[in-house]
Amino acid sequence: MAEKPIQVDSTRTLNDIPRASTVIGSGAQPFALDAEDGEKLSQIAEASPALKKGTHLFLQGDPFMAIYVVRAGTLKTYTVTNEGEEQITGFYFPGEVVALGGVGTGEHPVSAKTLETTTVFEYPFQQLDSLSAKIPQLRVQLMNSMGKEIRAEQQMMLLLSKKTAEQRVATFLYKLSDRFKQRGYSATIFRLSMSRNEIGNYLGLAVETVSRIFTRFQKNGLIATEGKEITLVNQSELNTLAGNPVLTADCGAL
Amino acid sequence: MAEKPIQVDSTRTLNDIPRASTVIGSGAQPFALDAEDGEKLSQIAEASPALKKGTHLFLQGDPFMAIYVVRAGTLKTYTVTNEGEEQITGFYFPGEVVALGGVGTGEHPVSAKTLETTTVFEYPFQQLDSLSAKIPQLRVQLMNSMGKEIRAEQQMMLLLSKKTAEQRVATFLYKLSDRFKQRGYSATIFRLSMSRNEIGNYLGLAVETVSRIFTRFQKNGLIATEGKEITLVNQSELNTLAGNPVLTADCGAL
DNA sequence: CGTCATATTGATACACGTCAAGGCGAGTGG
DNA sequence: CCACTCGCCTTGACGTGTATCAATATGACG
Repeated sequence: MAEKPIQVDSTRTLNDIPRASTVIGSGAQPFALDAEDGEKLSQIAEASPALKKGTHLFLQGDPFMAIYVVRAGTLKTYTVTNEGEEQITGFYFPGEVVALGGVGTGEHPVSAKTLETTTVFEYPFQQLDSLSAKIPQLRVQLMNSMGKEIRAEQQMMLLLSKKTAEQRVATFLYKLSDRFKQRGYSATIFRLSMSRNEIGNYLGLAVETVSRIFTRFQKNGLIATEGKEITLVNQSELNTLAGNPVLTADCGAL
Repeated sequence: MAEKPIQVDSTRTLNDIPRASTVIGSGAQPFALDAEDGEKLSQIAEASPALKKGTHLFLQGDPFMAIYVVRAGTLKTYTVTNEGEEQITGFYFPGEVVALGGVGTGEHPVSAKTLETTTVFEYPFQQLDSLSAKIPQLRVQLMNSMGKEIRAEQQMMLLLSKKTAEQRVATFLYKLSDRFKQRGYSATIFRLSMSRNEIGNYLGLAVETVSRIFTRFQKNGLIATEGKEITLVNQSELNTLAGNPVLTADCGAL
């Protein structure tokens, strides 16, 4: 059981899975514990091999057995309607926890697919749960991750039902920037691992609309793009467009 | 501390709070435990007085101290954009858990307001967490509730970005029906405790659109309305419109 | 260097929002 | 018991943001 390798795409099964040797990741760590508890945690974690672009980590309807933490690369999760339409529910970067929507149900409510070559840590949920009884910190962090997911989705609901196309794209770029910054990467220049199509799908927009807004933002000097590379030229203006509170240096007065 | 009454609307403070004497609720219980553990749980729960319509249970930005379970009545949760626009993120009926989005953050990410006279149980989160270390079942149920919230929101994202106005309303009615049925109430005739305006807000539609669709559904013999009372006349057709899989009696063959 | 997915750009259509005007029902007070 | 008021709901006319359709352009990859 402990030696069960991670299976992907219902075809792939690799055997040579290294154990997680360190506490997960180097950036924003979802599960950061002291040395002793970290050791217990890494005992139950399994590191995946490099999953190449387009690989499914799990499919909607698959039995829910584990949650995952992205180690490197990017994942998207999505649901499909009965008409076969796909709705992307989230993008996941290194250090972020995937599959929390499956907690409390027998099966995964979404599919998870890599957007580029990606590696993850797998945490069998049963073991994670019993371990969380002994390690209060782990329990707290696990619930924090779930709370974070809930808040992110609430923000998406707001975006999808109240914001204009322009505000959606601005918000998207701003939040990406923020997440990269938190991980110690550049907040102003980064690579979009997802296609325009996927951005549109996620934001509830047609591809064409996303494309038009990207060009408009470029003309207005807000951003500069070169394929999937993007540079945020005027961050504060972008932030304003996104409809976020303006974070000036001093705003404590009132 | 244990005697602290629930405060509401930043004006209301009642003293005569009864302790939760039984395991919560009678319908779908989010926290159902055996007698002994149930006793421990009710030790930390506090029952609110009857909160009249329009009362805030907590406001966005309030310190996150506790989660709540609806005992009777209805609540809505909502966020506000910087432009002051309100987005309803959920409706909560008896037995359902409110405020889970606050877990892992210092403050409530949404406001919670009663839609009618409502009573709730309050569970101080700190105590709930430490209790969940001793009672594995409670820990599981707490996380299940969070997982459920995540899934509900993912479904809302799909609705908001992919479904037509008609599909949204049909989905809304269908899901309400389902929730009432689960609680042992009629699945075909019930009272909408929220206004048309609130329905529209929740579904990302203008009030007028909701109203028009309600009348259209009536003309087509799908529903019958009489103010806030609603009867689902043709459930299966409504279900089809909602874009849900058709649940015929026998669908096990293939 | 061809092939195919992805991206851009333009022209057109439509679902739904917005604006405006009653209508209906529930309280409230005379 | 009626008249008044005030929210909420309904219905109609109209405008618009964004989807859709269509035609290249661009880039990735073998």
